[in-house]
Formats: sequence, C-alpha cells, structure tokens
Amino acid sequence: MSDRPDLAAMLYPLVRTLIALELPVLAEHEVSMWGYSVLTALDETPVRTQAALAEAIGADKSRIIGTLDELQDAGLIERTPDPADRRVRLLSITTQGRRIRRSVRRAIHLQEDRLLAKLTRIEREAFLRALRTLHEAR
Amino acid sequence: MSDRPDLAAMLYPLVRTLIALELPVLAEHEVSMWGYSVLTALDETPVRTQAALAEAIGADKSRIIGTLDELQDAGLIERTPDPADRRVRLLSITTQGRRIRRSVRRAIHLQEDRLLAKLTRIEREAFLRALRTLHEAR
DNA sequence: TATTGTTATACTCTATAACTATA
DNA sequence: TATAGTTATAGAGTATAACAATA
Repeated sequence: MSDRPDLAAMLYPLVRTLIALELPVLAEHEVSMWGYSVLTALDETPVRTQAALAEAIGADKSRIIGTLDELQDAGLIERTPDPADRRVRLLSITTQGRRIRRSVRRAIHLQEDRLLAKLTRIEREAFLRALRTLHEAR
Repeated sequence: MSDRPDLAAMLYPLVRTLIALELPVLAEHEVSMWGYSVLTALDETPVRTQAALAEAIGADKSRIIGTLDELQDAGLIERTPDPADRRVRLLSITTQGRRIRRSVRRAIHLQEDRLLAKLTRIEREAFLRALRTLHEAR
C-alpha cells in the first residue's frame, strides 16, 4: 500500500462536498439530515424501538427525539405505544413518508451522479463495490 | 448507475470509523486533528499567511489560531512577522514538527491499512485511485 | 430494580462580528 | 480605507445525566 495521502484527508472533504450538495435537496423537501436518515432506516426495516433505531443510525436515543417529533407532526412516520409493553413506541413509516423518502433519494442520487461522473464506468463500479465492502465490513 | 445506497450514507460512517482509529494516535503524539492538518499542509508547501493556510485546510482563519499557538508552543512550527509587511505572519514547519508529522502519518497509515485489508490488492488500488480522482476533481 | 422514552444541563465546535495593528 | 491577525460572543450540535412511566 504504497505512499498515498491520508484516507481521512481525502474522504472528509468529499463528505463535506456531498453534504453541501444534499442540504438544498433536503430543505426543498422540508426534511432534516437526521430525518432523512430515520426515514431511510424505517423504510428498509419497519418496526423498531426508538433506542434500536437510534443505534442503527449511529445516534444517541435522546438525540433523535426532536427529529421523530417533526417527522410525526409532518405525517411521515407513526409512533404508537406497544400494547404489549407500554414503555415502547412502535415506529413505522407512512405511505407519504415513503413517498418523500424516495423522492429525496432520487434527487440526492442525481447530485451524487454529478460527482461520480468524474470516473469512468469501470472506475465507478469498482469504487462503489469497494465502498460497499468497506461499509459492510465495519 | 444502478440502484445503490446513498454515497454519503456509506462514506459518513466510514469517516467516523477512521477518526475513531486516528484520535488515539494523535493523542499519543499530543497533536490535535487540526494541528496534524496544519503540519501536513505546511510540510507540503512551506510559506503562507495564516488566512491562506486556513483556506487550504478548509477552516476559518479565526478557528486555527489556538491550534497555531499550541503548535508554536510545542516547537513544531515557527510564526515570524514578515519584515516586508508586519501584519503578516510567515509560517513554517520546524524539523521537529516534520518529524512528528511523519511519525503520526506512519501510525495513521498503519491503522488505515487495517481497514483497507478488507479489500483485495486490485480492489484497494482501484479504490484509492478513484478516491484520488474524486478528491482532486472537487 | 431495570428499562423506554423524555427532558435538562453542560460542553464542544463553529460562525460571525468586533477589535488592533499595520498598510 | 483596507487587510492580517486576534479576541469575544452567540449559536448549533452533541453527550451526559437526571427523570417519569412502566415492567
């Protein structure tokens, strides 16, 4: 693994660029970054406690409460007490939540594709494959 | 560019993992993240005003002042008024600063290599090449 | 007593705007 | 007046701990 710049030194600015591209998209849809993260997690695996959800998206359980309030007020998720254990709130994404999530996703991918266009098709596929491997291996 | 997870959703946790790996290394060498960033920038292109340096590492000029104070106190950089324009501070890395920077760099690369080991040699080279392209294209 | 969700508090980062010293 | 560096202030984001309801 010959001489190379630090990984983080290349990745960090890249992430900042991506976030800068995505914030306007999120603002248009009136969803926060954490809100989008929650919608994505719920769309992929529906029922969960809030603590498990927080864990899944790398946040503290206390940190996502405001986000959940907003999403619920906007009708994008449902949060109902579990009859079996009334301490627990069962979480699920609504039809509209799913619609919003997919719309944001499409728009974000369009932005990302502008960046990925710097690579050839072959390079791009190799990059994304490696990235997935690293992401899943964590 | 077929169906795939969001780029940021994969990159962001990866960066967090990297930072978590690197913080102990930095702490051992008694250098902050910004401090290391400054040393790296100065080691690669020596003379600069503080504002230009801040710009180069993606920080605000007011934000790096504490960092520069620390580095100077530790003897890792020099900060001397420019005789030609006494508003300006000429910045340079010291021999010891260069030594520390390289030592940190080696240790960080060792940590990073543990992550990159999840990839085959071919994948790793393709990944790093693509990453460089994206980093430089920004 | 332990756990889920919630609220409150303190702490760190960051951005902005004043301030000084030079030009 | 404008610029380089500095300091001060306020705001956002985050982590931690305390709290109420339920088990």
